Amino acid sequence: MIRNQQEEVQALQDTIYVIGGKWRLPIINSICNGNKRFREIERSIPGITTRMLSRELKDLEMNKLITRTVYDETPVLVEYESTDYCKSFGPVILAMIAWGKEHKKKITQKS
Amino acid sequence: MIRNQQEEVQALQDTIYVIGGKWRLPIINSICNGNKRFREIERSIPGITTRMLSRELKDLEMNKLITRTVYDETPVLVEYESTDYCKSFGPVILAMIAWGKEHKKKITQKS
DNA sequence: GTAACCAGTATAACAGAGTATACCAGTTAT
DNA sequence: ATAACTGGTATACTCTGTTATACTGGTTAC
Repeated sequence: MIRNQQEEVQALQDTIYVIGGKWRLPIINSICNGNKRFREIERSIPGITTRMLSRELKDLEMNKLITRTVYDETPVLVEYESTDYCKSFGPVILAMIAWGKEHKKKITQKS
Repeated sequence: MIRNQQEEVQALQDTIYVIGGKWRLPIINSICNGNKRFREIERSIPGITTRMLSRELKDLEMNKLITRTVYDETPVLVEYESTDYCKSFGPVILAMIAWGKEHKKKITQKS
C-alpha cells in the first residue's frame, strides 16, 4: 500500500506551507468576502499589523492565490482580489472549517 | 453573504494549529501507513529528530489523533496507532495532497 | 495648516518552532 | 563485555514567524 509516499508528503507540506501560519487563512477569508483595499482588509482582521498583512499579501500574490492591481488614479488605488485558483481551494477550506468545529467539540469533551 | 465568519476563521485556525508545522502531517502519514514503533516512525521520516518526534507525538495524542499504548512486557513495548478520528481527516489530507501537487505545477510554470 | 486618510516600509525586539548533540535505563545479540 | 537496539529526556542553540512602534509621501477634508 506504499504508493508515492515521499511525493505525497512533499505535496502535503507544500500545501501547509502555503496556507499555514496565523494570518493566511483569515486574509484569504477576508478577501473572498469582498474586501479589496489594504486598510479595509486590515480593519476586517482584528489584531493583525500592517507589517504582517503586507508580508502575507506578497506571499499570497507570489503563490497566485490573490492578484494585486494598481490603478494609477490620482490617489493611488490598490485592489486585492482572490483568483479562481484561490477559489479552487474552497472545498479544502470548507472541509477544514467543518473539521475544526468538530475537533473543538471533541477536545473539550470531558474525558 | 457574511455568515458566522468569526467562528469559521476560528475553526480554520484550530485545524491549521492541529496539523500545522513541519512534521505533523509526515508523522500522521507514517502512522497511517502502518508504522507503530517509535524508532520505526523515526526512521521512516528523514530528517526528524527524536526530540521533535517525541513532542509531536504527545501533541497528536492530546488531540486524539493517535493513541499510545504501552505493553508492559519485559522489553517495554510502545505502540502508536491512528484513531478513527484521524482517519476522518483523510478526505482533507487527500484534497491537500492533490492541491499541493497542482500548486507545484502552477508555481513552477514560466510566467 | 493641520488632521486624517491611503498604501505601505523600517527597525528592533520577542517567542516559539525547529536543530544539534549528548545522554539515560533497560534489553538483546555476539 | 561490548555493541547495538529500545523509548525516549536534557541542554543549548538557531532561526523565523510575529509583535510593537514609528515613520514616509502623497491626497483629501475642515
